[in-house]
Amino acid sequence: MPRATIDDVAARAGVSKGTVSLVYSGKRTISEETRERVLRAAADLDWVPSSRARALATRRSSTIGLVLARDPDVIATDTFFAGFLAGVEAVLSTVDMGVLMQVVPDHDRERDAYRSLARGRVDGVLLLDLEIDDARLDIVRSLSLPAVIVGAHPNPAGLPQAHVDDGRGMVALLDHLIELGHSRIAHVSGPVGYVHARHRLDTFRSSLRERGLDPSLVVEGDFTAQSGRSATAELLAAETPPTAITFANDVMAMAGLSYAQSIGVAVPDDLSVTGFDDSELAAHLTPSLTTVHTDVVAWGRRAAESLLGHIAGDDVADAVLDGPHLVNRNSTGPAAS
Amino acid sequence: MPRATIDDVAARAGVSKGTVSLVYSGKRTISEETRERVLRAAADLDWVPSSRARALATRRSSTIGLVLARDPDVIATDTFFAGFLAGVEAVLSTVDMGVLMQVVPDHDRERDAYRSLARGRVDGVLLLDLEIDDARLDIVRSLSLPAVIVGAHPNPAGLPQAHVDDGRGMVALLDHLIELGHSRIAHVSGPVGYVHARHRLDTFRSSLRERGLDPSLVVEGDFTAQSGRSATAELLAAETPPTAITFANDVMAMAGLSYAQSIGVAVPDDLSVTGFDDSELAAHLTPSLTTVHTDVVAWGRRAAESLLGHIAGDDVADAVLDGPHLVNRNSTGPAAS
DNA sequence: CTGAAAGCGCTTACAG
DNA sequence: CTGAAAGCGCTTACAG
Repeated sequence: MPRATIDDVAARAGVSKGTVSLVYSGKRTISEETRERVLRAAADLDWVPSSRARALATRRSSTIGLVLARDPDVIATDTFFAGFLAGVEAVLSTVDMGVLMQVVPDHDRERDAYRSLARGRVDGVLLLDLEIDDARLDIVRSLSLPAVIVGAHPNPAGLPQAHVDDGRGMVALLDHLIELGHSRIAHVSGPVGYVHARHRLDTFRSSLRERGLDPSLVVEGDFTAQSGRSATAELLAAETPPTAITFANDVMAMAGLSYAQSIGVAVPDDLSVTGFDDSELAAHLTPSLTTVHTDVVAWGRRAAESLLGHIAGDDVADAVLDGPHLVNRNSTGPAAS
Repeated sequence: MPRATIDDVAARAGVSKGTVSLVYSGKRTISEETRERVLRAAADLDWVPSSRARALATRRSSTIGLVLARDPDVIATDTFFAGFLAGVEAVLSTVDMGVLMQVVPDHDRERDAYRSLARGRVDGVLLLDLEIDDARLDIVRSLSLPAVIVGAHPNPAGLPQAHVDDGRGMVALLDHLIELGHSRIAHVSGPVGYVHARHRLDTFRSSLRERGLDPSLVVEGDFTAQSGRSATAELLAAETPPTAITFANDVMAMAGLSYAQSIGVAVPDDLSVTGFDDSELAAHLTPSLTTVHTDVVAWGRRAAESLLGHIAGDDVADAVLDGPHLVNRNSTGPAAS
């Protein structure tokens, strides 16, 4: 059977289709009696309003976009994403909106993806993994696509942003290590083209410098276990290796920790190790991983709220979230003397 | 400025809007000259066709749906998902389609999610994590929503399916362990309400039984590191503990392996451990994890192709993918005698 | 090869 | 409190 339309419902309820529409949108008071007749007719005909027709009439698609230009392997090890998305959905579902996701292999396809979204598929987008001089800022501007940046750093772009200051996490980690007596501390960063990775690295350097410590023990990783392992190998092969390594995510830290153990470097006795993310696994390795925790679900919620406000035309202020907070576990200990 | 519409383009090119439409859809031969005029007019006006209007006119939304009813923590540790999605997108992007994702906290919201999708937001859905007597089978049927099951098991439902036989992975693992001389082999399963977890477990039991080995060493986990750890603790506390444990995913295996080491059980000397998934981290722990690998990107591709065929009304056959294949690493070794 | 027009199924001023 | 009608911006038979 062909699906019922608003006309069928209106006819059966003996009202105009405008009235049927109003019953559902609640934009006008409808007499209780009419309301009930309409609802019954809709139920009888098993009718639900078509979101396609509604989208055209309202010029709203009730969808937001999320484009990921990352290697699936990196996304897979990313503990941030799923929780973040759950937070986003929690907000969107209250207003019956959805999120359109796209995973693209490179920046060319990324550009195409935004173009396609801007044809009216979405009402706005969330920008993740901002890069230095990110081309997407121009893209969304030229497409007049409402956008909110999901940042882990101070706002660089003049767009609304929902952010957590990763620098605070880095400082918390360094405070912790310095308190334990460490003075040769290294950092394995993420790709420094990312604003967040760069920000963690910059904070690492400036914090150490402020305290008169050597800020030069840095190796760039790419968030994969593979890179965590090789960066650790490089650092430990030095003449005077660090007594502590801070990694820019948990996965690299777990791989690095494991590598250290495999060559007979005891953690935390000979080497302290810290992660960044607080992934579920991190708590259950031996030793468990000292890291930094952020409420990513709340982050997703705030980002979604900002974007909805921005779409509605509100003047949205940057949302600043709490954290990241230190999670002190067993991979860090007093510096070997 | 208000965005240009097809009427503006038609006027500027001096043709009817039907012709403009046909230039883009390629459904009719258009003279090269007209074509160029239209394209230039569109470029001048910075026009792109509205997908909202197209969706209404064609009764197609060019979107497929994906609903995840899982704890974000579990999704986060799921190495399957990102690669799978990348495969799906690779196929969809060639036909300019997208995927609408929804993460819901429970089965009630899941039902709502499908209902909302069925209002014309998507043309079809992919069903992940099928459960025994899964309510979604009835839901999609009653909503006339084209659906394809992403399965790790023989087809239980009469819907088209793209599947990998996880049972083969389990058999490969057991063959490997038995060859190494193990005879007390345990399994830490996923939630047995899931068809795939149940299928791995059933295969585990029947395979051991066939070879005259004890199939009763089973603990149910939930795919989290926490559960891997506690299940391992339970198994190792037995009077005659197993000499090998097969875990239903890598995360539980990594946590279990780590726990064993922490109580002085050497891996693989005292205990062999296997995972399931081949996550990136698994290769970089010490010891590296013996596990089973599936090409999840290809899986995503095949699932998307099946769904597109199904939406188009084709009679799609089940897609059976290769694997899972054994990845023999260092967490397995000869049984201690 | 091209045009005129109906139609997709809603929403929303405008009138009463 | 409700109705009639225009409009959202495309696609697609139908005609020529």
